[in-house]
Amino acid sequence: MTEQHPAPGVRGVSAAPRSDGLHSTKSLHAAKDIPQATVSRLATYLRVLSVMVDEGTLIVSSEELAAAAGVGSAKLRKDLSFLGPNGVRGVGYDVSRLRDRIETALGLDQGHRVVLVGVGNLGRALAGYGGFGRRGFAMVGLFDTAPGVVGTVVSELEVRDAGALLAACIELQPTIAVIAVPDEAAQNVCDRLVEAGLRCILSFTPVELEAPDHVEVRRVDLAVEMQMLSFRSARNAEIVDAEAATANQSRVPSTRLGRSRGPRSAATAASAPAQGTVANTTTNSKGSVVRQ
Amino acid sequence: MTEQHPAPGVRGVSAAPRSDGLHSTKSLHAAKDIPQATVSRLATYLRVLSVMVDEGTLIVSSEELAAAAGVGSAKLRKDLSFLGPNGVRGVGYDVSRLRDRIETALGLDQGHRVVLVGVGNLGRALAGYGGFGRRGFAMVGLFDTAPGVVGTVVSELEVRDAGALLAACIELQPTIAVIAVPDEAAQNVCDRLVEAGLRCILSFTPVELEAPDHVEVRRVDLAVEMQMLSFRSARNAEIVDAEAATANQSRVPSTRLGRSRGPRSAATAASAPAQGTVANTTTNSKGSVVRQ
DNA sequence: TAGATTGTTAATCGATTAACAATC
DNA sequence: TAGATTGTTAATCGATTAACAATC
Repeated sequence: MTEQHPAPGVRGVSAAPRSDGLHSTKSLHAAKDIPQATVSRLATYLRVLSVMVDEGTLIVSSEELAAAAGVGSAKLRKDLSFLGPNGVRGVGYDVSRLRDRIETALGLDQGHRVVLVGVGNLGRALAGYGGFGRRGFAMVGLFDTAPGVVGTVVSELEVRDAGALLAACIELQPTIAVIAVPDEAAQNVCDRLVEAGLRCILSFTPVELEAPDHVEVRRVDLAVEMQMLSFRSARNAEIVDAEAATANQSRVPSTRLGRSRGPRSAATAASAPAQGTVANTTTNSKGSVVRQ
Repeated sequence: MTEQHPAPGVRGVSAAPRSDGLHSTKSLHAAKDIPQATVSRLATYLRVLSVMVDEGTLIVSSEELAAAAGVGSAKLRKDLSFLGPNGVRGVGYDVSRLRDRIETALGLDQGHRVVLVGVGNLGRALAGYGGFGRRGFAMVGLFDTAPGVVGTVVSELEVRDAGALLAACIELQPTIAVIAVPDEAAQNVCDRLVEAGLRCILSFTPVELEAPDHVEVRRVDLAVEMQMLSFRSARNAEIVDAEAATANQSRVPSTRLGRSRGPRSAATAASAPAQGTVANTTTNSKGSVVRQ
């Protein structure tokens, strides 16, 4: 790693030699005040940059990288500025260097060892999910309680008895645990993972898990994602409805069936396929291969 | 449904008879300005309320509901206020009524018909995920391209050929589509779903999908969730490190191994099990059954 | 030097929070 | 009426955005 700047200075214990007096308070752990929203986007930039590295791209401007990541360039530069100076003015960013920088900032450069508890449908999918391995997360242990599952091999790992979680964690030294058990069992599993010394837990159960402050629990609720989509679809249907009501007021008063059932029927009507609005969307499709 | 108030007035096309002059601009589609963050939390409240209905709870205060959902009561009341008045001052909220109210606001009261494209590991897990059905999402169609998969039965549905997507959508009338295909195929699948008239798409591929404005695409990137955990763990390790460096300055200068490899080794050290910090977490666990 | 692009500023926008008036 | 709790306000906090000075 060739260092252009004296020291990146965002991480590391010793006070960074920043020329300006900014961030002087709490200077010891500046990484703390990177906003969550920024961290999430950094992960996205990282993925895009990895693709660029593979393609052999050497330099990228904030404009290009932002476009590829689907954000504005101002936001991108602001996000990157939390990591200290990363680019060269008038030139752009060194792709591979910036990737490494973000990787380090996210704590990914050492890799992570992941244990997964709950080898049901979802657990199996997660265990076999290539996206993890590709991004530095190694599955090192699978656990379940069902006798029919314990002992079987899933994604090249033998499923262990969840009762042996604590002992296994001492052996496996995981840095992250994933919970994919039924709702009722989740809190108990969480407690035992905390006992075993885990500090990072990703839960796929909708229940809010209680854990000590020093343990970070993230929850992914797949149904919530769908419900947010549902809201947008209902909202859109309503707007379409409202516009139709005002714009076409003089023409056909109500072209839709089931209006008597109230505005709710709009949601169903809005999803009707293949008329008018659909036609001009096909022109929008651009080939069958993914392009950034 | 017994209506206490003359009309909820947040949805619906006709102007709502609000006594105050608020939201008078753009009054036609007030639902538009419910913040995303609020929508997401509404989904959480809905889940908690459903549990309460099942338990036979009739009335709940903002304080209680907020606690159960893991948010502050002020935030909860603010969130609910976007739906219009829902409670009774001095009393609280009618649990079942509030649940229905949120369900309607999220557009869930009519249910949703979901098609899923890509019946690999993840697709299978999603197809069999009970959390969807339990919350009003019905899987109505599974699609794949692999000859070995097409025709097989997964979660009580026969997998169809993805080539017949458009025709099938006319028949199935889905309101939501889920994409769980390999990255390279995602954009193509997305284009064809748009062609088929879908307006709500949930994608599990990390690639940013292009779609017309009237189509809502949500992306769930499982690796990003892990990466955010990773960041927090690295940050925590760093803080622990920094505190140790300042507090124990006069004592042992460096108690950890591998310090020569730079601050990054802190992440590994922080995950070491079972000493000091672990002891007081076991007292925190409260029985083995999930309790809200 | 001229051209280009970063890193940073300051203004805007939006979300959170605490406090309280309204009112059951 | 007195007690309780909602719905709303206004202040605070944080994130986004556009513009530009710094500088390669």
